Amino acid sequence: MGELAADLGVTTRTLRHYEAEGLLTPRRVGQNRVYGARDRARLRLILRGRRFGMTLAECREIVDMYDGAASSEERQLTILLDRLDEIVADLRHRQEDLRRTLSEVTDVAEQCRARLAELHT
Amino acid sequence: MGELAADLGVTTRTLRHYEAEGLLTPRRVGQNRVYGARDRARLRLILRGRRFGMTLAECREIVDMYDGAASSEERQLTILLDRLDEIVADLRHRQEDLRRTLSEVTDVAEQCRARLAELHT
DNA sequence: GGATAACTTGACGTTAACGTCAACGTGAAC
DNA sequence: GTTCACGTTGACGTTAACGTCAAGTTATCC
Repeated sequence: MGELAADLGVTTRTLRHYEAEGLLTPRRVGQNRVYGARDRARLRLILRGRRFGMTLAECREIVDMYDGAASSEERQLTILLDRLDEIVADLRHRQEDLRRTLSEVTDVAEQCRARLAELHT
Repeated sequence: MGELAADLGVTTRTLRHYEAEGLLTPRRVGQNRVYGARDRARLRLILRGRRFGMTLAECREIVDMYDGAASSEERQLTILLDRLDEIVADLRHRQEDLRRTLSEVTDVAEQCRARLAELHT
């Protein structure tokens, strides 16, 4: 039941959309969907990624890598690792952008507080 | 000239779009746009915000606050400050989401490296 | 055994953030 | 003096990520 998955604050439509995009692959009992632990975990990762601007395509790429990392083929692992390093670099960049913005916003808030304190002297 | 502003890696269309949305307000010389230091600064802030998932509306709200923070009306300042604190909380949340994701991805990368090292023994 | 509630597929609608194309103006260059 | 590169407005197109019906199926409750 997608209802239970709506515990995570999404609609059933979202679940079907993610399934259509290949992000989730629930089992079927009859024709109803059943979400196992794996899908629930993937969903949490996806939603977390979405909150700081990752696209569904990026989310899918990352969650799929969690599966491929257990591979045994050297060639595959090397390619995967290169891509992972790119993703890490990208995430670090975003982290820095976020950090700067947060820093500036807290500065503005501080100026407001100072201004208010001044008005009360 | 929007050309100069395309130094920041955006198209002129983007600039006009931001202007239409009230994010930028370039002066006009004749009917041509001229972007001053203020607009350039705002643009950088906007683009930075966009990189970690802020919408244009959120960007506008924040950059507009930079202007309002110099206000002298206590009532205004109080409202502004409350909103700023909400924004700070939101940004911290995103920061935490990003941090967790980054942490997990680097973990996967480490597993890959370990796996590769093992294949070379 | 009929209503209700939750599931399904299918299809079209919506919003944000631009892309793209048409038609026109304009100063500089040759 | 016309070609060209860059500017303008206006309008329609596009993509992502869902929302929102419509119409039908199944399990359950009373």
